Amino acid sequence: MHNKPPTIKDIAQRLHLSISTVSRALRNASDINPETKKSILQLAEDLNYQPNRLALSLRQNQTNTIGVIVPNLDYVISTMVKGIDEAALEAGFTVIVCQSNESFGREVVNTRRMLNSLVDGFIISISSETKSNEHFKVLSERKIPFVVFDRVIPDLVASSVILDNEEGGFLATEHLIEQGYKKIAILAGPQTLGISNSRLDGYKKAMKKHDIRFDDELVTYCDFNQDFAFYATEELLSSKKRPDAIFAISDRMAIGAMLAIKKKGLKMPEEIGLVGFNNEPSLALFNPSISSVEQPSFEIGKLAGKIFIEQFLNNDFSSHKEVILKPKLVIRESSVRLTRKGN
Amino acid sequence: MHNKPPTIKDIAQRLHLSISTVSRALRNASDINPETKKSILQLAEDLNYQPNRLALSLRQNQTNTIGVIVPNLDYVISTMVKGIDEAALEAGFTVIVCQSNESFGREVVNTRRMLNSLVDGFIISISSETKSNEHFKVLSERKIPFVVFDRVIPDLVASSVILDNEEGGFLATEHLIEQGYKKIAILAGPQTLGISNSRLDGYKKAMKKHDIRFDDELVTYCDFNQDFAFYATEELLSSKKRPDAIFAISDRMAIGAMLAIKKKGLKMPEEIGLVGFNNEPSLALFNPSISSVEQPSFEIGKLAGKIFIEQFLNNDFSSHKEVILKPKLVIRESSVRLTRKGN
DNA sequence: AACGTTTCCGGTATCGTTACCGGAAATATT
DNA sequence: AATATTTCCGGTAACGATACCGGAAACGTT
Repeated sequence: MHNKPPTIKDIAQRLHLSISTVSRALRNASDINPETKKSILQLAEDLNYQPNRLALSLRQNQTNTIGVIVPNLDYVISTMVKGIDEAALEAGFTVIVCQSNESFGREVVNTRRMLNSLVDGFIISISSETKSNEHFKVLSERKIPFVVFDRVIPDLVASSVILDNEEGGFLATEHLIEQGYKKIAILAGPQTLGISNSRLDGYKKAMKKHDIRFDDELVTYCDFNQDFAFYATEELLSSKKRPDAIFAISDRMAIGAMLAIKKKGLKMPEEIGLVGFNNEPSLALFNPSISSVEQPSFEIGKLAGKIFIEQFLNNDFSSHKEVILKPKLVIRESSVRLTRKGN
Repeated sequence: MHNKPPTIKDIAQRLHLSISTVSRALRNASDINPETKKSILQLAEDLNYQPNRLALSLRQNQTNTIGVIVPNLDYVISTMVKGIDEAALEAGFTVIVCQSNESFGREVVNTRRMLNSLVDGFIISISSETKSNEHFKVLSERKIPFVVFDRVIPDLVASSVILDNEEGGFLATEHLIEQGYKKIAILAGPQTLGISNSRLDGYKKAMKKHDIRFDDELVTYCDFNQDFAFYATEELLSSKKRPDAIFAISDRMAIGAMLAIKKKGLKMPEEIGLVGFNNEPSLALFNPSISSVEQPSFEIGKLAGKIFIEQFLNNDFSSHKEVILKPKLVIRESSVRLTRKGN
């Protein structure tokens, strides 16, 4: 029947009231007769009235929407997005997600597009391609709030929620050392990416602590990609400095490494150890199951969401919170060579 | 410096023109002096003018945004969403994704929320909980276009893009039969879900074709969930009708089944065969690697997007396209018992 | 020269909502 | 009883854009 959704105007006409009165009734209730209010609310209910969010946003210059920009939607990030989602839902915000597909260009386009009055601000994890931060400086200039998470933007002050990646790298490496592995290689990510370097730093720190000389021939930079990791591992395994353990800074890379190891016919964990990063659920299902560094993804997302909303509601553009959460090492078969002593 | 983004009004004032003229210049260029137009476009460029999409949408009653409602963002669905994304991008549309988390309540809320002038229409895959279609009937009444994909909505006419699920079930089952498995169990999904039943139908069809009596004790309905599948399989394996093959209608369930099989100590594929559904990438990495029915997820999404956009642009609410795409069986170790004869 | 036709531009209403102001009626105060 | 104060409501102007109408100038036509 009714083709168009009811508006405040429809309600006003039906009740022979002005739209101002109806508007008041539907909002804060000040300056209005309880009786009138009741009848308005009743009719609104009957008509299934829903305020037009476009008009609202246009009028109030506020959309109650958060733009989330992520490089992809893999396991970790989609879990983080669920965290953001939850924080947003609790505060009555809507979330719009855009994948940059690890492409700088799409990141810029998406930002600009959303900026067109579609969102109140952003929660961002940059693409691995992103080196410039020009498109984000615009945000600061226009005083548009944003929070970064997971991967931070270099040289840009902003609130951030990230993992202690150095600690993650340290935990993984020290664990391998304690298991008696001597020549531990690291499959690092793209050199441009902060998380990549931090995990490498943790690796170095653990090596240093245990008086193992750092050997940069055991460091391989490659994309966050199973295939790249596969080839990189093949190369490592056939070099004369053949490592007896590999720390891959993502699970995808760990899987690639594992395939190369299997192809080579090496026994895991006896001849070679392996630790990944992120603790994707499927790792437990492999044979051998793969150890990995777990991060509190959901919490990271939820915190990022909360901080964003808090700063937005308080119009707080100056104070910058920096939250760093701790990772946890999940030990499985791929890296356990020693039988535990005692109980 | 400039705190607010420039508007058409700013341009008009700077050039001592009316906003009408500026608006015309920025749109179709009819009724305007080329010179004036040029200067307007120039200034717009300099100011980095971007039209306010809220105002535009409000005025034109059109948002150029598609609301996508999905039960979750697993591998298959997120691939489909990427397909929708691509179709949308090509046509200048934006996509908003909402997960219902397999919950009927959130599905209703999300639909209502987006309906508030946020989207021009919907592309939907229903949650497994959804039985009623009331919240979608509203769409038909209000003549809001929508296309369903993956999982269709029962008793509701609409354009749809789905997989030939019966064919998928048939392919998997016939393959197991041809491999000499005799007692083939099926881990079916929730009985409420169409895709679940279609795949079961395919299973039955294959059984019938090969003159194998259908035994409903070999049918287990359970959630799309690894744990449920694990327990269901344990039960199957310890029953006196112990099957010698399992067809799981999702890969997650297949993995659950595999864990139960390993726990029981059965050899795969010798003692028991296994086929999954969806062909998630990780299946190739298990030991043994798991066979699965692959669906053209990206194409399904892209087609759904294209059909939506086409019907929307043509204001076509009556014609309903129903596209059914064919699955493909990917055979791996988990189900191959016979050595191929010939070549 | 008087008229009709283009060409080009400005004014105004509108989309649905809220913010602000002002005013009539009802009530309270002196 | 006159005045002050609430209480409650309506009118109007925005938010940023487009659509429609109408009108002045410039041009073409007879």
